[in-house]
Amino acid sequence: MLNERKLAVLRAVVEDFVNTNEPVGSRALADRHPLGVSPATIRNDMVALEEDGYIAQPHTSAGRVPTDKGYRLFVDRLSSVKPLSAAERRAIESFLGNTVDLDEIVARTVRLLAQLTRQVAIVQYPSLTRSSVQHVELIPLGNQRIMMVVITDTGRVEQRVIDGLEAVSERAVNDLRAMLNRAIAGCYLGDVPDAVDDLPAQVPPEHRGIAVSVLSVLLESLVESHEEKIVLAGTANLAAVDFAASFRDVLEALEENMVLIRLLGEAKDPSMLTVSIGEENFHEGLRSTSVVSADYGVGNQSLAKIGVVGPTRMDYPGTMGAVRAVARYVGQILAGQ
Amino acid sequence: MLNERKLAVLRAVVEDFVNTNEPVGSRALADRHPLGVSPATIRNDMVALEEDGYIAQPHTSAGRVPTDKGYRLFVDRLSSVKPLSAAERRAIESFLGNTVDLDEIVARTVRLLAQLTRQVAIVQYPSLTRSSVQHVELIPLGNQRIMMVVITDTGRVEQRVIDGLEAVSERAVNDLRAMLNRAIAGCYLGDVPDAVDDLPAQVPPEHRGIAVSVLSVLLESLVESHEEKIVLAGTANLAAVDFAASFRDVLEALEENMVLIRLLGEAKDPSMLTVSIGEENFHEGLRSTSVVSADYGVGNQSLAKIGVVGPTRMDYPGTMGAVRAVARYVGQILAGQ
DNA sequence: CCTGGCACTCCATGGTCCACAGTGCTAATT
DNA sequence: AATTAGCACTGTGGACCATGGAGTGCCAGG
Repeated sequence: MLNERKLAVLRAVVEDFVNTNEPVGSRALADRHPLGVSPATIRNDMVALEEDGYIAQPHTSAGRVPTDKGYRLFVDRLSSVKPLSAAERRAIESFLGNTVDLDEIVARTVRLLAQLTRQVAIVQYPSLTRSSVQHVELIPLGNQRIMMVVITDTGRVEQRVIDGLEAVSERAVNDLRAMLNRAIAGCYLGDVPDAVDDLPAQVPPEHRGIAVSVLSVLLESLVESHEEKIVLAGTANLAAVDFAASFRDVLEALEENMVLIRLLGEAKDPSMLTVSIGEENFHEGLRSTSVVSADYGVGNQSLAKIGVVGPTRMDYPGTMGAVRAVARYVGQILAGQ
Repeated sequence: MLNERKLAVLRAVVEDFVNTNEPVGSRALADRHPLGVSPATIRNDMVALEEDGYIAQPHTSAGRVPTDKGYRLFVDRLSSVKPLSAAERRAIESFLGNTVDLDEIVARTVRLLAQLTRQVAIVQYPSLTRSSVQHVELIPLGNQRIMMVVITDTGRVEQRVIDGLEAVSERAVNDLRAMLNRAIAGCYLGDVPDAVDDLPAQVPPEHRGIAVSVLSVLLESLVESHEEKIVLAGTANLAAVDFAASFRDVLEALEENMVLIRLLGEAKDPSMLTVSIGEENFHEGLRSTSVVSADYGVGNQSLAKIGVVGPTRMDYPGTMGAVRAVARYVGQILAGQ
């Protein structure tokens, strides 16, 4: 069905439309691309492409516009990730170079990515699984409540409040804290569940209830905190785009943390670039956007994801290049710690 | 100059314009408000109001629109803060009721405020001055770096990385940590500087350099962290408004944390509602917005600020009511801890 | 299979016109 | 002196229309 030239035409349509944001016609195509055939031939190819659903006309006597299916084919088979320019690579280095604080790294990364792509950037905090416990602190808050703070060796801090406890003495908390630290300090987070398995048995019966509550919150926080924290930047870049959907919907979707998490979570191939185009997105408000996401991590251990949200008519090769480059660089920085 | 009736006319103009977003004419005013005079008289008043700069015409033969100066007068003398409806108060309670975790409180507060006002809400994390130190943790990270984590009794956690140190032994860090905790555990943050004053003298000379570095970062973090953290919600509500300024500018301004901090910082009367209207705002991009902000705190100690950003043509009484109510409620919740 | 030619379609642009909302002014009224 | 009715005047926005142009689909010839 789709011979070489038709694919070339599709590629040209996508590229031109991304550039100009206007339906592209056969003449313009023949002029700007070395297809070696006349507009009439291109027209014939376009009819075929349209029949197969890769492009569409806004109305008769307008040029063609790629459909989601067209973008999909373009991304899968017609384009390659575009390496960054030297200037862009310098920008990454000067932006992220010698940053140490985790919050700072994440904050800068997300701004950098937004700036490079001129779109909305999303960065997820690195997962905790690879970290080990440095210290657990228990803080009695009064009112039968305790705050638990877990500090990891990578410098991330998790805090949780445990409440609905029976009255609890200062002494009991101290004992429990000491015991807890003895049990799990130095532990990888993944190993914590095993490490605390027999703790309740060591606690004097009158405090066992508290110990159990604390432990259950601890375990729960280890699970949840994986993907909890997400940062966003560059929403102002949305203003430049005109969406099919009201762009209020887009903003609303981006304000929902759960949506963002799921958005990044959709990435199928770990350690690969994933692109989700238009209607492929699960969320109503994002049906006229595309999401480019990638894993980042240390070695081949994936820690979390980063991504970019933009209009379906985005510069896929360039965006993918930026996302990949930033992901790699962040991985390096985290590894250097 | 401005007799009672002219003020009433101004008030009516503001109210109608806020409702309809269309220039309001003399006839419409006479119809909808019990001013007791004819449109012609209102016209005369309007001329006076226009001469004094309180209202303006987009063009001849259009109705009048309030100027920033007009809104200012309206806010200062012609309106009163509107108490929330019972439903709204219930909403606040069910939204914030029995929330314990500080992050959770702040996150919910900002969403609540955005929802109540249908505008962009800003909430600043409570200042640390009133808190006391629960525990200080020092974590050697390797590479001559140490992470410091300060846990306060209100459950807030501050972390900082100290680097550029000479090589440092595990042992030395342990000693320093113990010493530090002995010195400042239980201290109010405001008292920390005094409490650590003579610490370096107690440290063995070979580790004094490290101790000094750690202390200086500690002191610095106490100063900075006051106003550092700010949360935003409801940007999607901006989409419904049409700004004079491109609303990309507004979004851009709101992405700058420093701008937000300064925006809230402008509040002059502590423990009072502050309104900054249009051109009064220091930031370019926010010249067509207004900011309503308030302190919140426990007792009469102000801890931080919350605020709302919206178009100059906002419902000031309603917005002010919401901001004040939420500020008070958050104060209560924090006090209950 | 490609291409030039041609008739056709639809949109975007710009012009004209008109109704409307609202004004400012004047003269009359209270 | 303040208010009001009446009236002429004026931008704006919408409706309507004509026009040019971009782009198509199709056909017939190479």
